[in-house]
Amino acid sequence: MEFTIGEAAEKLGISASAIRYYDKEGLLPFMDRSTGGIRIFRQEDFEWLRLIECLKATDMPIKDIKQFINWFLEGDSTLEKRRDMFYERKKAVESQIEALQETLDTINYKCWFYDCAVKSGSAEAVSCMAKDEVPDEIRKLKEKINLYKAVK
Amino acid sequence: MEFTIGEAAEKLGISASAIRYYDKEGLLPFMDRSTGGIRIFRQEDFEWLRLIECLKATDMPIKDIKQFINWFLEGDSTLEKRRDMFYERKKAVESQIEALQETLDTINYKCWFYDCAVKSGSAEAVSCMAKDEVPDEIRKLKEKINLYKAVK
DNA sequence: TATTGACTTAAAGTCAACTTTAAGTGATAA
DNA sequence: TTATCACTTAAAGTTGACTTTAAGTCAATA
Repeated sequence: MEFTIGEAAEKLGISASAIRYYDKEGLLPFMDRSTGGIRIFRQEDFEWLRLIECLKATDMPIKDIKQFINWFLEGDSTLEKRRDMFYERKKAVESQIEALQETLDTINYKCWFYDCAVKSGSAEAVSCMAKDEVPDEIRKLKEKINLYKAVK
Repeated sequence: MEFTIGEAAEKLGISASAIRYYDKEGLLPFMDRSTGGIRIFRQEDFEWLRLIECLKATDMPIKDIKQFINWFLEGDSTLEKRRDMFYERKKAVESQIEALQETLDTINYKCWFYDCAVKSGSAEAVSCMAKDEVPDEIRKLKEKINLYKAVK
C-alpha cells in the first residue's frame, strides 16, 4: 500500500508539515518520490516515523536522531554506537518515569489536601489538622516528599 | 534562615534568572525584599518554588501555574477549582507514565535487537533470524509494540 | 478545458521558557 | 575609599520544533 503525506500524517497523528520538517532535517533519507515529486509512504516509512516518534518521546533532540540515522546509513560498523545509544535512551526513560512517580507523590498529597479542604470549606483547617487525623498513608507520602525535596 | 536568590537557586538546582523570571510572571507574589530591594528567600518560598517545579514536571505551562497562584490568592472560594486542577494533573502524569512505559517497550526491543546485531556483527542477521531463535519475552514485546502503534 | 484540491518548496513566523546583556545599586573587605 | 561581588531591572537574544505563508505544480474530475 502506498500513501501520500496527508494520509500518512493522519494515520500517525503527526502533521504533514512536521513530516516535511523531519525530511528536511535528514531524518527520512529513504523517502521515495513519484515522477511528479510527491512523497510516497510505504510500510517501511511508517516504521521509521514511528521510531522517530519513539525517540522523540525519550526527549531526544532532532539532531541526535539524525546522528542515529547517519549511523544507520554507515552500516554495520556503527552497530555498537547504535546499541549504546539505545541503552542510554533506556536509562533516560527510566529516569523520566522515576521523576514522574516522585511528582505523582506530591500531586497525590495535594489531591488529599484539597479533598479535605473542600470538605471543610477551608484550607487553613487542613494545614492545622491534628497529626492523628492525618491518615498513615498520607503521612508517609508527606515524609517521602520531604525526603526527595529537602532543602539542604 | 534567610537566603539570597543565588543561595536559593543553588539549593533548588534552578538558575537565579529562572527564579527572577517566575517572579516576573507572577508566580511568587509573596516574596519579601530587603530595604535595598533584594529578594529574601525563607522556608515558605522554597515550598512554593518546589510546588512550581512539581507542576512544571507535570508539563503545566507557566501561565496555568499562574492561574493556580491567582486562585490561591483569591482564597477558599476557589478550593474546588484547585482540587480539580490537581486531579487533572494526576491524570496527566499517569498518562505520561503510561506513554513512557510504552516507549520503553520499543527501546527494550531495540536494545535486544542491537545486542544480537553486535554479537553477530550484522543487523541483517537479526532481521532474518528464525522465529524460534527469538526469545518468547522479545516476541511478546514485539507484538505489544505493534498493538500500541498499529497503522490502521 | 478549466477548476479543484492536495501536493511541492523556501523562507519567514511563532511559541514557551528561559538566558544574556547592559546599566546600575548596595554591602562588605582591603 | 575603593574595589569587588552579588544583587537589581528592562529589554533583547536564544533555542528547538515546528507552523504558516506565498508561489507554484500535478492529477483527477465537471
